[in-house]
Amino acid sequence: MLKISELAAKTGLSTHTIRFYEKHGLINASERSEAGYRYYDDVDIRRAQFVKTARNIGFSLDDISQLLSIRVDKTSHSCQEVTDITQYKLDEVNARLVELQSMQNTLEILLESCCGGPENATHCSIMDALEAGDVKSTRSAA
Amino acid sequence: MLKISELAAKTGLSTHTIRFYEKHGLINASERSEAGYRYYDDVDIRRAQFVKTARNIGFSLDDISQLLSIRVDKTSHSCQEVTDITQYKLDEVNARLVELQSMQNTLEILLESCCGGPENATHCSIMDALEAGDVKSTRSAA
DNA sequence: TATAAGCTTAGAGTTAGCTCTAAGGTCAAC
DNA sequence: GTTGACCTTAGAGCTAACTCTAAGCTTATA
Repeated sequence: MLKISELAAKTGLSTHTIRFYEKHGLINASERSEAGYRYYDDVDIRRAQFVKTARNIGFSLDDISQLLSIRVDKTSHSCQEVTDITQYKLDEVNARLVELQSMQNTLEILLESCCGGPENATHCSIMDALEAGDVKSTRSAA
Repeated sequence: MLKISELAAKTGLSTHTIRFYEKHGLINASERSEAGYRYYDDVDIRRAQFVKTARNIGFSLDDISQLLSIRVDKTSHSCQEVTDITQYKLDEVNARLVELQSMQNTLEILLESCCGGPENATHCSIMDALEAGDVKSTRSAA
């Protein structure tokens, strides 16, 4: 049985984050001491590590909630439910990649167009492009 | 001279956002009617469009503040200042791209590993991988 | 002249995921 | 027995960029 700081050390989460995840139903201490100290058993620890792993991949806390509810009763859930969550996440990531690549492209073009030197910015071609608005729109959402 | 809703129509910003930008010093109505209505002249309009363009590219409001302070007095600022801001943004974008590409890669591998069928999730290889933690860590920040 | 559309302000709410604080109780070591 | 590290809670604060609300003027149209 680990105390919260030990679980923190083991998972790389902070104690604050562990309590925060508990508040949101992601992890849980299956025991408490008389004084109220949280104690985590092996099942708790594996669950916390699962959350950390999923978080590292980029799943949101909501995604992870869904994955966890599958995890606690795998026989009642299908592989398809799991792939649906994963595919949805991949779609999100791909959409954001498209946006960022467009931003990257625009910024690179701007940088190539400007001397970047100590001359004053009166004829700066980056400023000119921003003035003229002749740059691709890359953002659909932040 | 445009009223706020007309500026909104012209720039694609909402009236809420225009007031919000004003509160943050990005744009400004150079005149007010007796009743307090905002009126925007050509200079105001061009500034608002500059902000919108920069925002579309992905610059933050803080970045845009800096660009605007260069814009109002170009002779006191160098091209290098402009390229510095742009390069910094590009570095940010590139860093995020690396993260997202790693996420994309991990998610694709997970999806390939799983049948995605109606079978129950007892032997789901995505769940197994998340359990085992044998996936790359892709996140340094959200 | 009445109604509706549009404008004003200050300020609260939203999203996601933490991060920190205050005030106090617990525990192990010296 | 006292220091100091660690634990508890509720709740506030943070970031970024909006987004919305309420309460009340103003203006244009019919």
